[in-house]
Amino acid sequence: MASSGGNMNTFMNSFTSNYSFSSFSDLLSENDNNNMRSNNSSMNQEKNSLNWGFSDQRMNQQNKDEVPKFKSFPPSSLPMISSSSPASPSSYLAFPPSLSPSVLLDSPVLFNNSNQTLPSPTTGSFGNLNSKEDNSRISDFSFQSKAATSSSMFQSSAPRNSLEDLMTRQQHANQQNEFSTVKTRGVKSEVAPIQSFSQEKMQSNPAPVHYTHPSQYVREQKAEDGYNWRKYGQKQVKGSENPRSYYKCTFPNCPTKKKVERNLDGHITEIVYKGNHNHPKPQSTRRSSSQSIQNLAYSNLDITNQSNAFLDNAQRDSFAGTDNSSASFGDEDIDQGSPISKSGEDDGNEPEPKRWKGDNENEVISSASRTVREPRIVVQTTSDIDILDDGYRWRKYGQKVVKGNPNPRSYYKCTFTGCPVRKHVERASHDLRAVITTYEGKHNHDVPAARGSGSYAMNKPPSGNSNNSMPVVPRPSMLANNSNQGMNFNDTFFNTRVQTTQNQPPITLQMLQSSGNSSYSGFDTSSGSYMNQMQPMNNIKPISKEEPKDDFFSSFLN
DNA sequence: TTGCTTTGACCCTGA
DNA sequence: GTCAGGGTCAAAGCA
Repeated sequence: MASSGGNMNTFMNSFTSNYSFSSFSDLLSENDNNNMRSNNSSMNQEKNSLNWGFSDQRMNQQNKDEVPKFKSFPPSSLPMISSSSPASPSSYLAFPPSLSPSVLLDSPVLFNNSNQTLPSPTTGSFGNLNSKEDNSRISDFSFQSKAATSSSMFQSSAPRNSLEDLMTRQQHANQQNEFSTVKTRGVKSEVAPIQSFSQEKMQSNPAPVHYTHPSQYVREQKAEDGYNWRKYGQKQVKGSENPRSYYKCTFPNCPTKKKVERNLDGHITEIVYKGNHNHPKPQSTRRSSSQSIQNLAYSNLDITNQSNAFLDNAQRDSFAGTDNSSASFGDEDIDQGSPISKSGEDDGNEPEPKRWKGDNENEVISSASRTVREPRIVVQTTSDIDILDDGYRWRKYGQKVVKGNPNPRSYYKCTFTGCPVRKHVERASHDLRAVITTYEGKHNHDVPAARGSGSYAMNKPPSGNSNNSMPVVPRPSMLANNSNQGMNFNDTFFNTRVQTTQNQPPITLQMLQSSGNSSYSGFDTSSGSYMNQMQPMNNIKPISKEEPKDDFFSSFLN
């Protein structure tokens, strides 16, 4: 570990000496910036598998001959450019031409195992492996081997700067020249909100890309997640000056929809996903689809298409940081507070995420801040009723900071009538990336069916398992994460879940993914195996043990 | 011709 | 029952 740490320091020193990063939002903004420019140059990127899906301004300068002509990306309303924000100390983020945040976000390297291709957080899209050549190269994707050496250093029990991790890993990978087989898409990151508010960096960009027409921005953005969306409506929502656009997935019979709210400048202020894609990413003529990669990944994991849909949800869930947590990237690596309060009250401009009426189980809300001073991303689940994580509907009924953990503990109860089950969720005090979910009681009912959606049901464990058995839906990460040596990008954002008092443990992606990185979980799971984390309850130190026995529950439950 | 966006009208739901 | 607001439809237009 020591030597690994040394390696990391070496990497970081080397890295940061050349590139400065100060916040993840900067990273993302650069991603956005890059992607915006890269959209138009995607064809070039298609030809150049090493382009990583961006054209950095530095690259532009260095390779002016290859600089895409941006005339088709007319100016003015490009969100990120219009900032009048004061330059923040973190404004100057530069990426080497070989380092793209989109890669950081999308590359399977960022997931537990480099040869696993897990979908990206918000929409289920997979990383940017281009299928044809890359399919064959997946096995050549050798970062894992190096990562295996270095991964231990990422597993420090102490919370580390996730960006630093990413940078380090990326740098490591670059040094190893092992990402060359991974090609990012020439489109925007699928984490849509990420792209919408990184203004500071854009402002400092000497070669800004402008959109003159919002619709062009929309057009570019529609492919951000790899799925094809058809806009079917736009509405001016009362009480908000921001128009809301409605999109459907164009895949036949795919129920997935999303609504995107933008401010007048075209910034995305909110994205709400509804439903699951019941199909792989479509093949695209513009870029080779990740579908084959996706299929390959699923195939390797022996995962059915059914779990594909699950994964869609699960990975959203993961990215959202289940259990009413939020993944927020601003000056803080992790948003510890209430997602609503954090996302909605930060500067008064940030809209409070809303729930897509009537279908909260499948929605993912991405609230992109318009804030200039501290751009942040919040991708979160619903707050009041959260059924994303384990299939049950939960209603938040309280929150409390308990002794020994400065992080608030979010209390939920199952909304099923007469069901006594409760759970509380909190981030581990010693590792903010770990989320501890403690269950109390047993469900006396089946997993509730989704409202108006059949897709959700298949994401749920069979009803018969609601009480005493683990869900049996094959969870990709469960199968995939068989190593504690892989890259654990997920652990940067995703929760670790430790069930403690109930026999019906929710097996979450986070949990599974983090199972390979026990130190992130904050629990003494010496092995990274899934089963070790799913060991019988009595083998796990009950979290509730830490909880002072007070009348807190009773104060809520009457 | 195809696929997409635009946009006004209609429908649904909840207060 | 009425109304307001959000969500959806579908015709028209555009590229």
